[in-house]
Formats: sequence, C-alpha cells, structure tokens
Amino acid sequence: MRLSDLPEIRHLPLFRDMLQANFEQLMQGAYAQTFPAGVDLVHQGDPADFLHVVVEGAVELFAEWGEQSSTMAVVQPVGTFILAACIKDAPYLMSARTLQKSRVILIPAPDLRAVFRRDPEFAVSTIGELAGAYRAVVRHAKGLKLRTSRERVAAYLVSQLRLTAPAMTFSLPQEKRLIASLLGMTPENLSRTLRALEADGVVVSGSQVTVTAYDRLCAIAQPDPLLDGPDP
Amino acid sequence: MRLSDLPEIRHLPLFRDMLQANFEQLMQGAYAQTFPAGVDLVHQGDPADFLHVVVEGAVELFAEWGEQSSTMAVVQPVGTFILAACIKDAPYLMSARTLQKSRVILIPAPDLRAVFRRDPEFAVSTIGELAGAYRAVVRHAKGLKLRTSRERVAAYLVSQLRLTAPAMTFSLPQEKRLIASLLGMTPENLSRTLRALEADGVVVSGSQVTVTAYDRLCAIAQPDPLLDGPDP
DNA sequence: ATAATAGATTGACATTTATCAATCAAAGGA
DNA sequence: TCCTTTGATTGATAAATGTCAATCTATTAT
Repeated sequence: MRLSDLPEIRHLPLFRDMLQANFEQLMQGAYAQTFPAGVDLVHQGDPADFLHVVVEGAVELFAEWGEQSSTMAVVQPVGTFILAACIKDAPYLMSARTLQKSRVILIPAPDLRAVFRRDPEFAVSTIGELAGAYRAVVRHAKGLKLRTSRERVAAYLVSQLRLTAPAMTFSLPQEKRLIASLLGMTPENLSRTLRALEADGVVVSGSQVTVTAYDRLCAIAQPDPLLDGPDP
Repeated sequence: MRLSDLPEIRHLPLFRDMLQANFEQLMQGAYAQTFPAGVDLVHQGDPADFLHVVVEGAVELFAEWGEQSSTMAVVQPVGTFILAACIKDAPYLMSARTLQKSRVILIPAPDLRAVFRRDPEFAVSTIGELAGAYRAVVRHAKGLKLRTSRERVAAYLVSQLRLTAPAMTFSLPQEKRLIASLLGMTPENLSRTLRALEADGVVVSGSQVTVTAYDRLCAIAQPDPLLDGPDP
C-alpha cells in the first residue's frame, strides 16, 4: 500500500467522516495493486471478497449472460465498486475489468462489515454511498425504458457537455463500442445515430465531438435531473 | 396508527434489530393511512418527506418522462419504498400509486435520518436494506440489456412458477399491461409473445397460466440467479 | 339483465434496431 | 517505415418491436 494513496482515500465521502483509528485499521488489511489495461478484476458470480477503490485509471463494470455482454458503468478515480455485494456477503452481480493501466485498493469485505458495525459515522457514510449508487442505477434503468436510443445518445452528449462547460467540444472518454454498450445499443447503431445527429448540430470526428446547436440537441434529449443526474 | 400494524412492521428486516425505544420513537411520528385503488401516493420530483411501508394491498412504482411512463416495480406487503430518497433528502426518482386498496405507514424522513445516526443496529439494517434494493435494480437493468423481450417474458413466468412451486399453474399477480411495462415492452407485444410461447408449453387463459413444459421454458429463459434473484 | 367501460387481443403496417459482411481508418509493434 | 491488429463505418438485409385501429372479452355500474 502506497502511503500517498491514503489521503485521497481518506477524503472520499465514504471514508472522510470515520474515526482515524478505524480508518487506519481498515487500511491495515487493505492492499493496493496496479494492473495493466484489459485485466479482469472480478467476475460476476464470484464471492465478494474485497471492496475495490479505483485510485488511478478506469474500470468497466459489465454484465454477462450466455454469449451476451453489456457495459453497466465506468468507475473512475476516485470511486468505489461492488460495495453492495461486500455488505450482503453475496456473489458479485457484475464483472469488472480495467480499461487502462489502473491502480486499485482492495479492502477485505469482512473488515468493512466489522468496521461499520463499530463506527456509526462510517455506517452513515455507507448508507449515503449506497443510496447514491441505488439512485444512479434507477436513473440508468429509467433511461433505458423511457428513451429511444437516439434520445439516449443525445442525452449522453448533453451530459458530457455539462462536464466540460462552457466549452462546446469534448472528446469521448471511452471507445465508441463501450459507450454504445453502456447506452444499450450496438456500435453500428451508435455510429449511424451520431451520423444522423449531424443534422442537429453535432459534429463528430474520431473521438472529438463538437456541438453547434446545443438547444436543438436538448430538444431531442429532453434532459431531466431525474434521469441524467443532478446538475453538477 | 393502528396498534395491530406495529408487530408486523417491527418484524421487518429494516426494523427488527433496532432498540425498542428507538422503534417506538419512530412510530410516534409515523401515521398510517388506507387508500383506495388508483391513488397517487408520491410523484417523482417531489421532495422526499416520508418512508412508505406497505402493510396491505400493492403499490406500483413507475417512472415518467414526457408522455412516456414505465412501471419499475411493484411493492407488496410487507415492503418499503423510497428509502434512498429519504436518506439523501433528495427528490423521488419514481412515482407511486396504489394498485388495490392499500394500507400504508408513513414515517417522516427526518425522524428516520435522526434515528439511524443514534442506533447502530438500525444503521446496519438500513445498509442491508439499501444494498438489497441496489442489487434488485441492477438485476432489473441487466435483464433489460441482456435479454430479448421473449426471454424476459419466459424468465418472468419461470420466476412466478418458483413462487408457487411445485404447482405448474398460477395466476398473474397484476394486469397484463402492467406486467408488459415492467418487462419493458408494449401490451401488444406481451400478448403476442405469450401466444407464441404456447408452442413451448405455455397455456394462457385470461390471467391463468399453466406451464406444461417447464424445461422448454427454462431453455428459453435461461434462468440465472444473477438476473432473476436468489432461489427463494 | 343490460349497458358502459376498461383491458386484452388481433391484424396490418411502420419504425427501430440488430445482424452480417465488407471496407476503412487509426494505433501499436516488429 | 511498414505491417498487423483493432475499432469504426457503411451498406444491405433481417428481425424485433412499436403503432394504430378494430374487435373481442370481461368486469362493473346502472
């Protein structure tokens, strides 16, 4: 475990309010590891051994069923994943793989469960973290059920624009096929949809996206905090 | 608040481990109400005032966006809903309406937040409840993204069969259009899909479903605990 | 009992989305 | 630098799903 990782983790919403002694104990049992891109970190169905904290890089959470596979989320620094499985001591519902060279902290699930029973502040933080994660998946599911793929693409572009405001251009943070999977469509369909959106002021060149008619894009996406998340 | 409601609520996983004094205080501020069918209990976007506990009847959770609307879940006794919004003190992500005459206990959100800061056992129960809810939505989203509508229908029938095992017949617990919406399809599509499944040993007559070829249905549904939930 | 209503079903059709195959473009390794 | 590999795009086509309209059916209310 690298000493320089600690302050960053300590400032995460999940860990910032707990007692120093408990934080130290949690970190005692934890260890960090750096993985190259494309490494499978966990596989769905496996018993939940560790809470994962992504300190550097990016990790894809994806679901598999038979031959099918679908990206469910991308976790970026500093974020955690598979907290719920660790708490329930249940099998992971999703698999995870690194998208880039990534540094991940692994915190043993039993330690986690022991500490939030002892530290009420940590318990409260855990509640907040889980409630946030729950709401994020609900939003994702709402988007899948209520919007067409064209609307999902438009909403995705709008949400990316908000991250880079006030600039009207940005570069896609992941490969298009991953974004397509995240949005619940095929790469071909995403490609054609982006092409079609050029008629509405979207210019795509490789991974560079420029929006020349924000209002027209919004008219398609109909952004809604109950689907796309709060404004920040 | 009816006195006879209390023991049932007290035995819920969410409330069973907390201190009696805290439970009583929570119930002090709570009140119960009985609603006829078709009443809107909460509307998405409203501030989260109360945790809802369904004691009798059934409540539909649904999402709206523009003209569109989609059923996200059905809460039956004894279950709770919109815990996450109450915790986050954030707007509801879903609307709720009664499907039948229903009795609902309303627990003020501020009381809830105060109590789990004071009662570590309640905090731990809240963590467990949220983790379970999170995993349920992840499964729902996985089903939407990985299965075709035909596969979702088959999986739905298999999961209903498991509830009534070892009987091979059951009656649909809700109207077909609601089930269709829950499964992310139109009523017309559900109707045709059920009809098509007759070739695979499914007999539908009104709301009565009989399965004469369980193995063939499973071959279509490919049931998986990571999508359909644990065996019980 | 009968009418009125809401839900379910069916057919015809349009639209969306996926699939397959070919090609193109870009990035990384020898 | 060129070659190889991987991802992206495009076209042609098929399959899945939605829409609209017209029944049909069951239930509820009068």
